[in-house]
Amino acid sequence: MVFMERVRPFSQVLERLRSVGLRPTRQRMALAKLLFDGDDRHVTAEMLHSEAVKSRVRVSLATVYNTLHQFTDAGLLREVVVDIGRSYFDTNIKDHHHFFHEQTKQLEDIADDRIEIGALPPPPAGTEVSRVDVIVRVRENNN
Amino acid sequence: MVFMERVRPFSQVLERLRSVGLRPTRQRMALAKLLFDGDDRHVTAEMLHSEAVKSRVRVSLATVYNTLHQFTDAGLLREVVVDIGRSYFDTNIKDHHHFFHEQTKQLEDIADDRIEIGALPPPPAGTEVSRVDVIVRVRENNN
DNA sequence: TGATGTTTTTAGGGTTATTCTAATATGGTG
DNA sequence: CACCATATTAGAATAACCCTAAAAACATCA
Repeated sequence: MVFMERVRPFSQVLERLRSVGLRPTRQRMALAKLLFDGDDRHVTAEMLHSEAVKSRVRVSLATVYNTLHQFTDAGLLREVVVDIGRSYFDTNIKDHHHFFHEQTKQLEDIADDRIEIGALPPPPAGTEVSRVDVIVRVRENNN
Repeated sequence: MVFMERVRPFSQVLERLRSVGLRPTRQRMALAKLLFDGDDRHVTAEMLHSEAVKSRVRVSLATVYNTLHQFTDAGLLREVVVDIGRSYFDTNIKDHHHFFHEQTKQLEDIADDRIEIGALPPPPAGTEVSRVDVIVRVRENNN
């Protein structure tokens, strides 16, 4: 069962790319597999690149950046900004929020239904809400 | 009345620095006046630096960075991360949240009482909550 | 299948915000 | 006023990211 969850057949990644109109190139296929096979994850461009290199996928850092942005624009990823000088990309695109561990700089999902936001004030004139992010910043406690 | 709000006597800025154990140097006094005289504001290091230069305060960018971080550590400022590659410092240190305008990159306060967060899930084992940030991202709407 | 045009990838250089370093200046104290 | 700890500074270093222009891969069509 776990096996079925984890190992997605080639054709699923292919289909996913096709469905958003991205040509299934060798690099995009490989990066998509790293991202979407297995559990949800939060990656930076550098992390994904070094992971690709480790698993013998030949891809440049520039392409990793391009691909992450293309996937984000296509709605396959969500960009999360919680820390200066580093962008995280989240494979979980359902509505949800995050714990951010200030020391380890780890992001962790909070299921959407665990946080309720009461009535929001109306957005400033001329604008509409594009997204609401809740970041719960946590730090090591001294027990 | 407005006058009383806006123009704080020298000694108040001085006292504020003293109270957090920061030596009241010329640069820190000048930056504190720019930051805390008048209404609450959201500044980046570059913004504050060019403002200082304009008002003939001789201070280096490195010192602006140092000072902003010292003020933040002392609890006089709050750092807000909403956009990659740029840190905002907020002179409003009361609990509150933000609108972030994605096109103009402007931050705007939301009074704390305008947003209610229901029960938070417990933080991950070994950690405690240091802060909860709610960012309402808005964009121009096409009316 | 080969010609042709479009899209993708890439190396390498450029940019931007920020931090570091090591030398100089300043402020507080006896 | 002399001394010493603290601050400030210019300039270089860094880190993440983006751009450019050329080469490679891919798709289409005759």
